[in-house]
Amino acid sequence: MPRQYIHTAIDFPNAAPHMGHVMEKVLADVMARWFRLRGDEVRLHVGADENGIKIQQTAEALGMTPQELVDRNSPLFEELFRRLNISFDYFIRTSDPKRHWPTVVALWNRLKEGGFLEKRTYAGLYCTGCERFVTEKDLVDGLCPDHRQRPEVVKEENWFFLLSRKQDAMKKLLHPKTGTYTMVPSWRGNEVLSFLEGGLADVSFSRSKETLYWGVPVPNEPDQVMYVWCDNLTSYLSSLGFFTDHEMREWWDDAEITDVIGKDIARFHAINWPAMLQCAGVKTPERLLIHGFITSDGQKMSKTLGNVVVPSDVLDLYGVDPLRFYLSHEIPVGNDGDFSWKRFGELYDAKLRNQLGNLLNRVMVLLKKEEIPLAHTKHALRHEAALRWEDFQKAMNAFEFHLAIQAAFDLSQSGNVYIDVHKLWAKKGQEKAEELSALAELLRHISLMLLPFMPETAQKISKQLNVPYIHRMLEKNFVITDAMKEWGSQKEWKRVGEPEILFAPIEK
RNA sequence: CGCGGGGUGGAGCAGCCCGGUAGCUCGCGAGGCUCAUAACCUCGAGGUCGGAGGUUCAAAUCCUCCCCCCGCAACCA
Repeated sequence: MPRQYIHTAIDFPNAAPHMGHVMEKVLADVMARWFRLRGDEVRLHVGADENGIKIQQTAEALGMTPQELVDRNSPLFEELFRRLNISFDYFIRTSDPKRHWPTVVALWNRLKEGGFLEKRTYAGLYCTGCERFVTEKDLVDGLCPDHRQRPEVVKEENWFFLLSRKQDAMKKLLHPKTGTYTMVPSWRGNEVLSFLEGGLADVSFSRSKETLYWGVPVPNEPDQVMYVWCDNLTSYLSSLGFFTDHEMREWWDDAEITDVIGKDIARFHAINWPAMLQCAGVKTPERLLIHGFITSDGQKMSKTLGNVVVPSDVLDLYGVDPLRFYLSHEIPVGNDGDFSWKRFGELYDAKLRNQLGNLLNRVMVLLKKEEIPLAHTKHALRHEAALRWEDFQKAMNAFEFHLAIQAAFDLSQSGNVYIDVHKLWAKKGQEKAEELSALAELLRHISLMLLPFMPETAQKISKQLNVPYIHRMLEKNFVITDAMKEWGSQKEWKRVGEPEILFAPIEK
């Protein structure tokens, strides 16, 4: 049985979670659920990136300690992900000195022993007002915008990771044809590849404690703290307890590894991370799934524009599955996407209510009115179902999730057309029983396809239909077997349950 | 300057890799149905597929150049 280790980027908890965080987790979860449903063994990890200067500063501005800040914010992420039914197995926090730090320290030592770390002088612009290093980009007319003073050039001793040595190895690893680390979608990978052509520079791996105190201490160097990319990326190992006595090594060494991350950090995950792993003698991941960014009504979400969409507002109004549906259906993997309340409402009505919900309801009511028992036959619709299963699986395995969910909705469209064309409400006796049973069977297939995307909805549909495996559907070891995909395979399925409105109209 | 993405009927998007009746959702018009969450179904109006060249029997789809929008541009998560 294939083993899959999927992890998302870990989130930066200096503020509350936003829609971009949600999209990434839903994407990873759809993937994880699909792998489980096809029979793979899966672990999904998420987490919070709690160290760094920004956390330090945000905390200071709020008059609290960094620990207090992350203890307040990280649970917001974890709670939101639970509410979204993200089926994660572990939530790693990088301020956790027991779980995270030992792995990071061990990795550091390996890199150092391998000769991949080197102490150098780092020269940077330092603003005494901010008490931190600033970049050219932060400056306005060469001055710090906050303190209106010219930053001074300050030099300090830092550790550097000799990434430049790994240029050829990374080219080989990421080669679209012969490399073992695949970037999905491939056009996102092109950006990384062209960057790689430009040559790699060594990267700063530590800062002086005066600059950065909130982070993992460098072993045996009390005045140095690890810099973000050393500590952050390693969370993917520490969440498995790597290099400790409780490591779950099989989930790395004997697993297919997928990183689910955003386009902004693709480079670090495609290059820095595997380079670090190779230097430390650890296997590199198999797949990098790169998603785009999400806008709000076509514009970048920003507080000044006042167009920030708070995920919990959407959940409060529409519930979990409509949001999962929107993100999966509207935004092809890799593309930038847009969140629009208008579009959301339209889609909710057109697809979820009118197409899917209404189909279920009309079939259920027709069956229930006369208490018609199910009579499974080889029906004309079974070809349609078989074709859509092919589309569905092909799309799912290629991570073209928006096409897969479309296959499920194509089936419900076919169901609605069939009822109309054949005027099923006017049929009588055995014929009516057989025709309506076919529609129920169609809905059973639809519900299975929806399982990775809208688990609760899939279960609700199946519950109304009263399919035999209903109680196992949401369990992690539930597998969609070939038999389940076969038309009329559920011989012991004789009666449907009670009709219920699947998606109610929403008052706006 | 460079790199990546985008420019398709009123709106939002898919199709482009593997050329061959331009598709989807919403909106609009007409008709049908009445089992259903005023839901469903059918038909229709509406596009010189950013511009100009080129390849081809044939280009939204391949090649070249140009214009416009967005992001990145190296340590910033």
